[in-house]
Amino acid sequence: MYSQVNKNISRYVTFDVNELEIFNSLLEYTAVPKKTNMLQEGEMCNFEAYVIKGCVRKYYIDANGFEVILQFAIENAWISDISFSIYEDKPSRVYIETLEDCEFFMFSPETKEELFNKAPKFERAFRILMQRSLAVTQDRLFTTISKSATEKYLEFLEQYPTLSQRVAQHYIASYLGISAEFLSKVRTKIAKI
Amino acid sequence: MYSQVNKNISRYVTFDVNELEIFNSLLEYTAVPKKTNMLQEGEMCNFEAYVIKGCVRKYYIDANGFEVILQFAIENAWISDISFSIYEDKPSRVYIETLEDCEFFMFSPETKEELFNKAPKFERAFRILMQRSLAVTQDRLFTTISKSATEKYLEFLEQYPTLSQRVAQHYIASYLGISAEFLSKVRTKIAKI
DNA sequence: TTCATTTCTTGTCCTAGTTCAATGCATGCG
DNA sequence: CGCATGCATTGAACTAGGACAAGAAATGAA
Repeated sequence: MYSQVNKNISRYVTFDVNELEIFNSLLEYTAVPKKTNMLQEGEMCNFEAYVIKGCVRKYYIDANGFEVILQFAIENAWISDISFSIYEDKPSRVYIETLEDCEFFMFSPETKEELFNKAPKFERAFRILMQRSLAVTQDRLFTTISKSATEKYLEFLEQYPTLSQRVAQHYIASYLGISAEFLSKVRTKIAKI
Repeated sequence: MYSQVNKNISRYVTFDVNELEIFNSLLEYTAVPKKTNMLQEGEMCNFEAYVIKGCVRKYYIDANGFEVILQFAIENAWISDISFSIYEDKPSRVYIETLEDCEFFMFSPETKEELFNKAPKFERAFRILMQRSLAVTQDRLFTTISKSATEKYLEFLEQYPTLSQRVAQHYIASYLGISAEFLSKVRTKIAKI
C-alpha cells in the first residue's frame, strides 16, 4: 500500500526504513467520491494529497465565470494549493474537484509539520518536489504563450497520453487555454491528415 | 550590506544571529555589467542569485526565434533556473541576461549544500521561497489565459509600477505574451481615456 | 554634434481563435 | 424502456491580436 508513495518521495532524497515508517504513519488514507469539491475559492487549503487512485482537477474561475484548469492530477501525483494559503494566510483562489472516485494519502499542515520535526530530511524532498512543479508550470506558461492550439494539443497528447481517454474534452480545452469548440475543430483537422 | 538579504530570507523562518552569520559568510558578492548573458540554453545553471541592485530578465526562445520573458528580477528578488538543472541533470532551456549593471549575492549548488548542512533550517526557507514562486507563476498562467491584452497590461502596471519605467516596452510585451506593436496600440488606447 | 542603432508608433491587411446557435450523440437515471 | 442532461461536432459571422512595413523619436557612442 505504501510502496508507491515511498518510491515517489524517495526520488531525489534517500530515506532509511525508520524515516519511511514515520512518513507512512502520518499519511492519512482518504477515499473521496467522483465529482466532489475538495477546495473552493475563499477557503484555506488544509491538505496536501498524494493520488493513489483516480483523477482530480485544479482550476480557477475567471471574472466571466470561465474555468481555467491549472492541473490534472492522476495516480502518483501530488495535489494541493499550498501556494499562498498556509504561509500568507490568504484564502485560496482555486478549486479542486475529483473527476473520478479517488483514493488519497493526505497530509494536513499540522501533520506535515510533525513530519518535518520528526524527520527533517523530508523538508528537502518537499522542496525538490516544489521545484519540479515550478519547472513544469514555467514550461506550460511558455507553451501557452508561444504555441498554436494544434501544437499545444499534440504536445498534450504526448505528455499525458492516458489523460485524453479519461477526462472530457472540454476540460482539456480549458487546460490548453482554448475554447471547447475550437479544440473539436483542431481534432477533426488532425484526424484528416 | 547584508541587512536586506537577511530580511528577505527571514520572511517566513526566523534565524538566530549565528545562522545568519553562516548564511552571509557563504554568499558570494558579484558585480555583472549591463547586457551580460549569465545563462544560455543548453548550459547548466550553476548559480542562484539575490539581486542587490539592478535588473535581470529570464526568457525562453521559441521555435521561430521569438523571445518569451518568464521573469524580471529587480532589487531583493531571487533569480535562477534551478527548475530542472541541478536535480535532473538536464541542461537549461532558458536564458538569463542583465538589463542594467547589477550586483548580486550568489550561491553555487555546492555552497548551497554547505549552507543546508551547516544550518538545516535554510532548507525550509528555500522551500517556502519556492512555493511562493510557484504561486506567482500559477497566477500568471491564469492571467495569460483568461485576460485581454489591455487587462494584462494594466495589471502589470499595478503589480510592477517601477518596472515599466526601467525596461523597454517590447520586453514588457514579451512578458505579457503579446506583440510589441499591439502593446503600443493598447497604450495609446488607454491614454485616450 | 553627428550619425547609427534601437525603440516606439501608426496604418493596412490578415488569420487564429471566439461566440453563438443548431444538431447529433452518449450516458446515466427513474 | 424512455427521457433528460451533458458532451462533441459543425457552420457562419465576428474580433482580438499578429505580421509587415514605414516613419518618428529616443538613446548612445565617437
